[in-house]
Amino acid sequence: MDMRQLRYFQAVADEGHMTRAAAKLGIQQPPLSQQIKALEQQLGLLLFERHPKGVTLTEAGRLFQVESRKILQDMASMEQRMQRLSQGEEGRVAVGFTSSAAAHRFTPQALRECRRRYPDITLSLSENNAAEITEAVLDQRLDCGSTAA
Amino acid sequence: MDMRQLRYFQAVADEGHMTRAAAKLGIQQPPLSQQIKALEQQLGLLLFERHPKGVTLTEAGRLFQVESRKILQDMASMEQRMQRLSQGEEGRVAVGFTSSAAAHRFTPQALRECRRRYPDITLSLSENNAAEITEAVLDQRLDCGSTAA
DNA sequence: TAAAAATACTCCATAGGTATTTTAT
DNA sequence: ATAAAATACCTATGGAGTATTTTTA
Repeated sequence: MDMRQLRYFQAVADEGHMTRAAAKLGIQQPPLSQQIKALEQQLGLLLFERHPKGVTLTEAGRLFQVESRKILQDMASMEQRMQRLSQGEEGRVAVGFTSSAAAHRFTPQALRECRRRYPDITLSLSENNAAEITEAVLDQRLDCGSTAA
Repeated sequence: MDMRQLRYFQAVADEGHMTRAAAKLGIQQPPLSQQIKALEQQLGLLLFERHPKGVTLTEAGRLFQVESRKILQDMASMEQRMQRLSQGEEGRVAVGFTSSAAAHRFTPQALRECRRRYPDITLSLSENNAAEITEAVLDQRLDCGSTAA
């Protein structure tokens, strides 16, 4: 079973019409018919009843529709989430700072600004001396600059 | 994004080793490396860190693992459910019976036996005269024999 | 009889295989 | 130096296209 088969099935179920569904999918009617047939054979049951002016879901088809829609949605939301992660709009940024007075004065509003612009970025803060921060960066326990710059 | 890519990713994540994962999947190491690389490029981020004795998940990879495992499980359970449906171990059977004394004497234990053997079959009962039952069968509102025979 | 779907075939994109090179400790 | 992954290249399976036939109300 394949994501493509689920997308194709969903299109046919939505349209109730192989030819229109094929057009919507940007392919021709014969390969769509073939994929639907292959899917039905793999499942060992019919998903659609064929009528002279289109197709309708069988009882098994209606069950399959419910399940497959959920999987397609989950897949889409995962893709979207990974997209946000790759764009640096979501994720975790570790920030180290020294105990100097300057840091305490300037970081709070910088962090607030960061939170405002990138609400899905988790900030991990740690206070260290300069040597420890350098070491942490080299060990990659501490991000050296955000990817969401 | 494709089910195959999810299966391949999951195998590599489980094994922590491309070559062993490839063997487990029944393919060779190079095409597996290619698929993983293609997946990473599609997502625009790295899922694995490469080490001289294997690979480990990146932070993004761990997130992807959680999501993709769920999708793979949902897909598997859907396949299993459709399998049961095609085997006639699950589904709905409509049974019509006439008001004759014989029917009332014999059907109850037959139905109990059916329930015992096929607990996931839903029985829809309706009492009609013979003509109505015939009509219902012809209209396919009433199943004529169970597929779970 | 007139639509829509199913077949029969052809072509091509790409998944997978083989041989080799590169990488990282 | 060694084990594992990456790259280069080739092969072949099967997804998609075109033309045609079959189905069904």
